Amino acid sequence: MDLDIGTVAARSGLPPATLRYYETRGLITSVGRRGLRRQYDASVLDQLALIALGKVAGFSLDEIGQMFSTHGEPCIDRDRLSERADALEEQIQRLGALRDGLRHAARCPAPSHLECPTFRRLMQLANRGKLRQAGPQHPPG
Amino acid sequence: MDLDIGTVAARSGLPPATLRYYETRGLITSVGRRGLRRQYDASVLDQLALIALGKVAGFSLDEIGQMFSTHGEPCIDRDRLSERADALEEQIQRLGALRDGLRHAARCPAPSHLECPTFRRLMQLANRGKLRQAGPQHPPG
DNA sequence: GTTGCACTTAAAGTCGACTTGAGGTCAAGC
DNA sequence: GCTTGACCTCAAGTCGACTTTAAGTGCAAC
Repeated sequence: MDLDIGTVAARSGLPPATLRYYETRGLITSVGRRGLRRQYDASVLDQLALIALGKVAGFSLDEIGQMFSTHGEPCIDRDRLSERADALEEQIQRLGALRDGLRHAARCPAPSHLECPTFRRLMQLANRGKLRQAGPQHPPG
Repeated sequence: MDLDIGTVAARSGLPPATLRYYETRGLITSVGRRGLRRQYDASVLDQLALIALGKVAGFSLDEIGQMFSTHGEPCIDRDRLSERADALEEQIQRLGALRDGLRHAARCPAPSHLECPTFRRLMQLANRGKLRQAGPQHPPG
């Protein structure tokens, strides 16, 4: 019961071009062709779901690729997940500080934000890199 | 008491090329030249600090540019800051859920993550887009 | 038997924020 | 007065994850 690429595309929500792209990157594997068309095992849907999760968790496609063992089942390093969770934790802290700073600036009575000490402190943090890597991602598309 | 571009670069930590780039994007303005070299008013350092802050807060350079009034002083829309703070808040929530999911998966006893219900739930959330835009940014350089 | 559509390939284009490279200019130090 | 080094301009290159384009193929329906 293999799935045509069109079916996989429909069920996963990803365009066929993306599936082919993932295949060239080694993230998924097709089990054969029917005519020209790639056929996939149904398990590819799980893999794609996993890829999607990896992406929102901040892994690059290369990193995600490494999480699939040399073939078939995922072999996700638990330490790696922990690391990523820790990184997320730090990021959450930074974002929290940033959010508080922005909230303050938004209701601060100083005529210019530059005259508000809290805002200036925030500016300095940003400049010293203390807040780096904290920015929300502008959605790629 | 204007500053040479080299001085601004040294004090801001940004390479001259970036300062020129910001100038072409309309984010900063030079007050003249000495020989070939751009000279900047000392206030440019404040502006750069503000730009850095804007960036970590997730604004694009274009958005940041719009925050400087047609000339000179910044005119930052307080509503806009609030909006961004709210967006950050949401993002923090998503990241928190993600972090918890990863932590769980990291110590979950299921032989494969695919067999862990919590992990699968997380995968589904990711696929439905509930977690989208949550990823930490891979630092651009 | 031919039309149409979804697929196929390979290569090139996109986005944002820069960085890098080639070729040129200028002020200061020796 | 010549070298050096930091700047100048303009164009092109980089990164990641795709998307788009052009030209071609094959199954299914009419």
